[in-house]
Amino acid sequence: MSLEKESGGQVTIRHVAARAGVALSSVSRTLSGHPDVSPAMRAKVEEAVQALGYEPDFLAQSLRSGTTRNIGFIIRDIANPLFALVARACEQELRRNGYSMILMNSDGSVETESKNLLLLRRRRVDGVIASLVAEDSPYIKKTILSLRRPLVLLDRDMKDLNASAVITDHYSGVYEATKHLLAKGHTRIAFVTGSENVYTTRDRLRGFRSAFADAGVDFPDKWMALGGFDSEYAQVHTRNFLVKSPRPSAIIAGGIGSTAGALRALSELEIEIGKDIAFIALDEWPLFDIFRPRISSVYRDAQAMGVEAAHLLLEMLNGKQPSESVIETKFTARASSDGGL
Amino acid sequence: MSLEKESGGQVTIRHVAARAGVALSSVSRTLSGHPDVSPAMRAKVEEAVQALGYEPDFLAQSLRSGTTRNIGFIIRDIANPLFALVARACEQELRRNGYSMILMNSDGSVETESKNLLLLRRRRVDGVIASLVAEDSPYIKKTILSLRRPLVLLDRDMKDLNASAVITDHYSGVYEATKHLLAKGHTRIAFVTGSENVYTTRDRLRGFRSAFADAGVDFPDKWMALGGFDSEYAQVHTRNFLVKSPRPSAIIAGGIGSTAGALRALSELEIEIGKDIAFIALDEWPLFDIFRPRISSVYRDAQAMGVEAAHLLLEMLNGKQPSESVIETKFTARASSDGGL
DNA sequence: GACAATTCTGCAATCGTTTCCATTTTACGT
DNA sequence: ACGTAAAATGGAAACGATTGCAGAATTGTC
Repeated sequence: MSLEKESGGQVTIRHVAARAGVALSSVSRTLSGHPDVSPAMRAKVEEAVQALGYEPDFLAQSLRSGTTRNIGFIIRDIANPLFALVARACEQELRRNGYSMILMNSDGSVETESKNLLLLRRRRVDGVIASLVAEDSPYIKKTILSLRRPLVLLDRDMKDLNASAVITDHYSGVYEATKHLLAKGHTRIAFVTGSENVYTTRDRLRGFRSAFADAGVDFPDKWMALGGFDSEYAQVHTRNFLVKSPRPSAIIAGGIGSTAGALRALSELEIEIGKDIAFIALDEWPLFDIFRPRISSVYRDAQAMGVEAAHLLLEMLNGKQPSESVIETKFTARASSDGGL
Repeated sequence: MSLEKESGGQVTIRHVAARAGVALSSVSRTLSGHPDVSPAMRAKVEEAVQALGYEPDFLAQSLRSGTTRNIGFIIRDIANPLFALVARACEQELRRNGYSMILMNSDGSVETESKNLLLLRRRRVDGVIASLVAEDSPYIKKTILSLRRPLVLLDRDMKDLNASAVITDHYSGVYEATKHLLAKGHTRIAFVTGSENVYTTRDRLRGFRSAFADAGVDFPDKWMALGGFDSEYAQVHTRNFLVKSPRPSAIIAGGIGSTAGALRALSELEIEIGKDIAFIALDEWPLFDIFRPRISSVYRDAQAMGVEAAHLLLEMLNGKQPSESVIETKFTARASSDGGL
């Protein structure tokens, strides 16, 4: 009776024990399915639990067990539709397995990202899933090494990290896309995307280069803009390419943000896609299926990425060794790049 | 020395105390800025903290203090770009104030939503921000009442909850949009959106009705489809409206999902927006600015919603009473609805 | 130099669990 | 009926921090 008033409303295992007239430890054992519990004990405890509406406190359990069943999820920007799809699938999958997701945006900043990682460590998350801003920051690398928790990287390739990774086969998709453009007679192909300090860009670029090499066409160094995944960067640089002469006859935009920026620049200059210029997007926007003209794309299944990331993490949490999972890409030619030169 | 090995790698306040040769409590006081700490003590402790790389454990602090600095964020679907913008802004704002965000999708299910809320309670979050699936579920209402934590609702109107809310003034925007269509001579206006068990729909509908009443035009009951915010629902019902005769001369799609579905149906039937039919979207998709034809819309600032939600919650956490914050809407006529009948 | 006031320090309890260990009770074979 | 093993229970020590309280060290004052 007095117990119930004391502890500020929280019903604890003490109250249950008091009400059932048994020891704390017996309640705990009953609830956690310990074999040595008599039916009588079980009945008493269950009655008390019901009556008091007791629910174990996750916090206390975490402190005691050393495991929080919390997973940190760090991405550049949840408003990026691709990341949002990954996050959704990932959260659902983790939830099904009894884990919750702590979401953090790194806002494109290595410093924020690092702070986030440190905070997650202090919060004792059981694992982390992250799409890092950059692979080449020694600062981040140091932070990650100090994490000492299972880590799954999204589309990143870093050595000596003992991390799992969901890796996209950008190479194939971009190779096909580029080959397609070259076959149509394009040689002045602009490529607007983020910087080479992430695997994503490097693998795409590899596909791009290969296609040029295989076709025996000179690589268009001057039409590379590899500075940032944000749409502003893409918009500015696409515009720059377009106002000079000669201008590219085709554009490949790498990533959600870059595609938005490039499309804005084209729209702004009233250059008609599929007619005045060919356009291919790497990664699809949700409404691409109703855009007119239809935009050629290199597609990858973001949901699958999320599910895979969750699985890889769950496996590591079960003691398995880190591993990699590869996501396919698929190039689809549509009206935006279908016309010849 | 031996201490450092014991506790499984974790550096605790014990290690710091041992290394500095002082009591646990002194370390704690030093770190939490208690006034009664001598410079000598401070120096010793700081040295030890540096040397061992000690960081206080959030979990233990939470258990002791009763506050986790964790906020639960529940929405239907993070892949909805509007929610994603809200979530991003909200997370950033919470992070700036020392809180982390636990993200949960309710997948459009009252049951999942309820489970999520209960889990958040067990996780002892300090507060919750939620866009509920439905306002009329007694089940959810009961769950919420049992939460006993500050709550901010996103665009929901529920009584007796003692919750703050970020409320959108849909009425004005939709009223203007409808007036605009009526002025162009449209009377057969279809309205495709989610169900009336959320404030969002009700307030939009109120604007819609008002505009008809003020214009003295009969309300088009037969072209109302108020069944779901998902794109599939909107696609099916938009299609149904369009294949019958007479068909609506204008469509208003309420929400991100509904807009996608309606646009898909139109695209499918090759009905040209702005020419064959007028179209207005409530809420904007990120790429709307480059869609052709330009789509008329009722816009609201999703980022502001996120920031406001965070602020309202932080205020409640500081002991203030629940309050409401209103977000404006703005109707902009564009090519999709500009032509006359 | 003695005593009071002030500043520091450390012990121990606490937050809500789980689990080891010791003790009691039960069951069973002979 | 007795001994022993197994099952059931309770007590207490963790997990890693904070904090009230009491006592120790320092300082000041006359």
